[in-house]
Amino acid sequence: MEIDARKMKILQAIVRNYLETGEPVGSRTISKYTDLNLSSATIRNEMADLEELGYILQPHTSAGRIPSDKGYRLYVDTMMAEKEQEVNEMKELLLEKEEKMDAMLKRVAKILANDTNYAAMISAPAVQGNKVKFIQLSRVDKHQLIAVIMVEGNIIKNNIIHVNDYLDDETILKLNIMLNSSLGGLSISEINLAMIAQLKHQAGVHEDIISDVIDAVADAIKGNDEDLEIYTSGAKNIFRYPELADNQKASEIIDAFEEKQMLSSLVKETLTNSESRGIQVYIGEESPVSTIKDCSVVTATYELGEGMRGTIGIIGPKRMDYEKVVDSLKGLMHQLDNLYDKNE
Amino acid sequence: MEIDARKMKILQAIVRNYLETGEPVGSRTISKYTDLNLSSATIRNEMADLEELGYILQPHTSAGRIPSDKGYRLYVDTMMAEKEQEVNEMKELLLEKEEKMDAMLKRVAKILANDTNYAAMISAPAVQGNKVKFIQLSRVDKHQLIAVIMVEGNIIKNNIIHVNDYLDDETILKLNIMLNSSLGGLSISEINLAMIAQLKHQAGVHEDIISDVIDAVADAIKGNDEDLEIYTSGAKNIFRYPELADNQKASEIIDAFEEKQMLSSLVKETLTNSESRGIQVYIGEESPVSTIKDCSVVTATYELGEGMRGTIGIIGPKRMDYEKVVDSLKGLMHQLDNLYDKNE
DNA sequence: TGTTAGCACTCGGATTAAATGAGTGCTAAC
DNA sequence: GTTAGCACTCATTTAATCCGAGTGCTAACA
Repeated sequence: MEIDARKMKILQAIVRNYLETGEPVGSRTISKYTDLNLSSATIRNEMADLEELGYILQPHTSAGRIPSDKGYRLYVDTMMAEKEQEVNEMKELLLEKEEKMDAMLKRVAKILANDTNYAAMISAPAVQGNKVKFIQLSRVDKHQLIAVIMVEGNIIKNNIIHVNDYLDDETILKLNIMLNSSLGGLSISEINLAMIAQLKHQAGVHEDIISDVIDAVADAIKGNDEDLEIYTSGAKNIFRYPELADNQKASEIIDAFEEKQMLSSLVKETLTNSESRGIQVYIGEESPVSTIKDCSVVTATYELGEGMRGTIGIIGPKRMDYEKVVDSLKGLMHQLDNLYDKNE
Repeated sequence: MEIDARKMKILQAIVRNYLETGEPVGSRTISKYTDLNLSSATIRNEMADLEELGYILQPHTSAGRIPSDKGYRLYVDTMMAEKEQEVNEMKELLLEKEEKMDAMLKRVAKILANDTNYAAMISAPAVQGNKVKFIQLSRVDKHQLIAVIMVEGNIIKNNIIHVNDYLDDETILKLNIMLNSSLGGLSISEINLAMIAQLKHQAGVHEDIISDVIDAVADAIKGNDEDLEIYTSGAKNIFRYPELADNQKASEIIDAFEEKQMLSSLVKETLTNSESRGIQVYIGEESPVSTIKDCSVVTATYELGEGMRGTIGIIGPKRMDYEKVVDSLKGLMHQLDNLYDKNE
C-alpha cells in the first residue's frame, strides 16, 4: 500500500489537530476539520490504513489516533519542503551588537524561549579553524607569566604560565616577536609539529615556555571540545506540556539542561550533519541525547563570519509547532548574520 | 505559656520524624519515638500547647502535626548552637587544585548536590576590595587596544578598547608604566577621583584611553554586581520531594535555577549578613527569593584569601536534613580554605 | 496536679462501582 | 468507493463508601 494525496491530507490534519490539542484525535473531528467532505466512516477506513502504514497509532483501543515518530517525520519533511524557497520575514528581535558574546548568546536563548514557549539552547560559536590575531607574553612576577591570545572574532584567552627561572624584559620581548611573527594569522590546522619544533629551537633555553604557550594557543584556537559553551533558557516551559511534566521525564530533561555537556553531543551532531547551514529536526528517539527522547529538537546552525559556527536549538514536546519554530529559527539565523556584518 | 525542656524534646522528635518521612506525625508515633515514656494522650496535650505556641500546625483536622517555619527555626537554632564548638571531620571530597576557577566551582556544586541529594549553588568569589596585581595595555591593531588586568587571586579580565588615533609603541609603554606604578597594589576603594584626575592629566592627549582603562580596572576589581557568577547543580533533585515536585512549584524553582540572577539576591544577602563566616539558614518565607518560598536554603560563606568571598548554598525542601547539610557545608568551607593555602 | 485510658468524632485518602461518552470496526445499503 | 448504522471497547469521570490515623475531651488514677 502506498500513501496517496488524500491519505497525506488526512495525516496532516491529524498532526495539526494533535499539535493544537495534545489529545488523540478521532475520525469525526477530522471529517469536520478538513475540506475533503468525507464522512467519519470513510476517514476511519483511511485512518486504519495510515495506522497499518505506521504513520499514526492508537494509545489504546477506542481512543483517537496520534502521530507516530514516523508520522511526524513525514509531516515535517513535507512542511520543510514547502518552506524551502519561501523567504522569511519575521518580526525583528532587536538584536543589537553587544560587547560581550556570552551576554548576547544568553539573550538570544531567552528571546527564543519566550517567543516560542519551548526551551531554547544556543552554543557559543566554536572557533574551529580560527586564526591567531595577537599573542602576548608578559611577566606578572618572578615566577608567573601571563599569555594573552586573541583570535579572530575577538575571542580572548588568558593562560597563566609558571616558570622557574626569571626571564628578563629583553627575553620576553624576543619571545613575543618570535611568537607573533611565526604564529600570527595562522589557524590551528596550519600550526604543525615542524613549526613547533622550529620555534622551540629558536627559543633555546626557554623551550619549556614555548611549549606551554603553544598549548595555550592551541587551546584558544580550537576551543576545548568537551566544554563547548552552551547557554539555555526557558527550561521551565516544559511544564506547559503535560506529556513532559511528569516527575520522571521532567527530571531527566531538567538534568540535561543543567549539565549542559549532555547537550553538547546534540550540538556536535548538528554541526557535522548540517551541510553549510540547514535546519534539522530530531523527533523523539532520533535525538542523539537519550534523556530527551520524549522531546523533539529543532536545530539551526548559524555562522558568525568564516568558520565560527554555532548551534541554536529549540527543545519541546513532539507535538511542537514545527512551522512556527522553523520560522523563528530562520529569522534568528538571518539576524545573527547581519549582526556579524555590522560588527566588523 | 513558655516552651520547656519536655516540649522542646517533643518538638525535636516531631521535626526529626517529619524530616524522615515527609508525612504529618501523630501523637502515638512520638510516644514511641522518644525516650520520654509518655502516653500518646500526654503527648497530645503537649502538642496542643506547641500548636498554640505556633511551633507546629495541622494540615487539616484529624491529621498529625508538621513543623511550622517557626518550629523549624527553633529546631535549627538549637541544633546550630550544639554544633558550634564541634570540630568537624567529614570525609575528604578530593578537592584538588584546578587551573580554572570556574571548573572548580562547577565541580564543588556537583559534589555537594550528589552528596546531599539537594540542589546546590555556588557563587564565584566576589573580588570586592581586591588589589590590582598587574595591568597591561597592548596594541592589537591600529584601532584596537587590549587591556589585561589581573587582580589578586589570579583573576584576569580583558577589555577591548577602541581608539581613533594610532598610538605608537613608546606611548603605550609610557601608559603602561604609569598605570602600573599608580594603580598597582591598590584596591578599588583606594582608587579615588583625585588619583584618576591626576592620571588623566599625566596622560595628556590620551586621557580618553586612561578613562577607558580605569573603567576596565574598576570593572575587574569590583566585579559587576549584577552578573555575579553563579553555578548550580542537582536541580533535578527537587523531584525527589513530592512537596516540591508539582508543576507549579517545580517550574518556579527550576526557573530560579536557570535564570541565575534570581539567586544573586540570595548571595548578596548572605554575604552582607554573615559576620565573618557563618552558616545561615533561610526557612521558607525567610528567603529573599520569593520564588523558592517553599524551600529552605542553607548557605555558607567561604573565603579564598583576603577579601575574596563567595557563597555556597544548598536548596531543598523545608524538611531537609539540616544537620547533615550543615556538616557538609562546614567540611567544604574547610577544604576551600586549604585549597587557597596550597594554591599560593 | 500531672498522667493516662477510653471513647466519640472528624476528615482526607483509598477503594469500588456505576455512568459516560468518544471513538472504533464491521456490515450492509447506496 | 462512500456512507449510515450499530454493537462494542475502554479510559475517564463521578459518586458512594469505607477505612483508619489522629484528635479532643472526660473521667479516673497516682
